[in-house]
Amino acid sequence: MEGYNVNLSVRKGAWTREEDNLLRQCIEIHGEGKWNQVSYKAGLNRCRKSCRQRWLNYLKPNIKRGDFKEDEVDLILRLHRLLGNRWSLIARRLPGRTANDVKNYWNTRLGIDSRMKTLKNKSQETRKTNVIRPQPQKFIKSSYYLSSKEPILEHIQSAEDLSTPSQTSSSTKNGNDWWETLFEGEDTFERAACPSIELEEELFTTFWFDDRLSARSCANFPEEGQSRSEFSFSMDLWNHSKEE
DNA sequence: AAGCATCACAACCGCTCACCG
DNA sequence: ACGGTGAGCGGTTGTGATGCT
Repeated sequence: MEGYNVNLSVRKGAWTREEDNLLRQCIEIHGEGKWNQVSYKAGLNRCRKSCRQRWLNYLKPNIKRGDFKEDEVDLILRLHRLLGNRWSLIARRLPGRTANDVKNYWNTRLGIDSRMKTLKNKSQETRKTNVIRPQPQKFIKSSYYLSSKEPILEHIQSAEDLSTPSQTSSSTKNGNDWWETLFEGEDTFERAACPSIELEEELFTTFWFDDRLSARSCANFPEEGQSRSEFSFSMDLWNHSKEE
């Protein structure tokens, strides 16, 4: 990797132990973020992207290394079917795994498997696998879902729940599955064109609503220790499906 | 043992978006 | 409204490790 180093002004290629230590120490002192300053503060001759990536993919505490377990692989497959190549979103549902890990795992193993299956299935003219994308919704200001600070669900489904969607234990609102009532009634909001819904779509509806509805990501699942209100989703992905 | 092919993964790069003045 | 900057994401590449002939 040393030969990789072409640009004399900024170091590239594999990180050394010393560099790792410098970066770790710097972030312990100053915290994450401000990546453009990290390099200078740590005394590293690396670009901000390199620093950020090294920290997020390798040095950050609690990063899980080693082979993916069966349930993790199952979850990746399910989420990929729903989200496509949105590795960061998928990785958020896999504690200790990074987007890069998931992406690499998919590209080196799962991707090949699924391509093989796709080729096999094509000859049998199987049904097209649609990436399920939620549809645009119109919220009115008085909507319960927007005005309430309380989360809609009593809890977020665990990874185990996600791996067995048909058995998910959903909390209810007024005795009904919340997603069934979510789209009912104009006093709440109007539902735009409703596509055929596959079973896994319930995963998409297992969201906490940020009162601002401003996050760019489709679904930012709250992490451990994060409050439910910090979870957010936006209409970006919704709109995206319309453009296609 | 040597050479080649393939795999796994760390790292780079380009692009997009949010934010701010 | 617009341009500059920072941050994040996904695609791609480079390289060491491993397996195979």
